[in-house]
Amino acid sequence: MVRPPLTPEERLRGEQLGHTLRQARGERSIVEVAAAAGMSAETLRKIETGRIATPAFFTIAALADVLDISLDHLAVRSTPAPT
Amino acid sequence: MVRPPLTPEERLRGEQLGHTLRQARGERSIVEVAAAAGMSAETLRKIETGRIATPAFFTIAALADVLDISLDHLAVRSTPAPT
DNA sequence: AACTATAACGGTATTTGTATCCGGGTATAG
DNA sequence: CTATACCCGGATACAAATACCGTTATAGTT
Repeated sequence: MVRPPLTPEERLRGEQLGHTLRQARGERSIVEVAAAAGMSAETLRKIETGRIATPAFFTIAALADVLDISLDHLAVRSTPAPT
Repeated sequence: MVRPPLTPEERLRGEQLGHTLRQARGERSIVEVAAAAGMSAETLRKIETGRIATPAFFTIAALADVLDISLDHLAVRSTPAPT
């Protein structure tokens, strides 16, 4: 095994994360928030829709900063089910 | 340009993150902590040494949980310099 | 002194995934 | 009919995460 593909659980976790981020964005546009976080609008949209299931730590950190939410809060809100 | 290579600043940021994680690990072994966080020891070592500069969000979240440190704290400690 | 075990480092190779750009599609508002 | 905002899918350079190899250093044992 070199690098195992993402499990369905990991996909779900990514969707949860995206959903929380989308809620935090509120009325602001994707373009505006993405620019403020220093990333492309395409990337933010894919994160919000869960198509990027395991985004980089600093990418999420920049978003959390712009959206004024806690990273720990994000992590908890994204945990799908206890093992 | 499709995906720009990591900048020297991003590399430095990764080294800072790794350094903080290493300090938080303390006396515990890499193998023990990696197992507890659900990742391979190789990956944890590369994160700690900065060779993986932009690790995944959930990877760091799992480590922070095992090491009992805050993600927000980690993010702040890894921010190199204000633009 | 020789041997054994644990811990960490460095490099290579591999598969999978991120982050980006591009073009097109839909819907709503002015 | 122009503008804004969102979503989808393809294409692509670059990186994460894993495994395997050897190397070094320290500590404990025989």
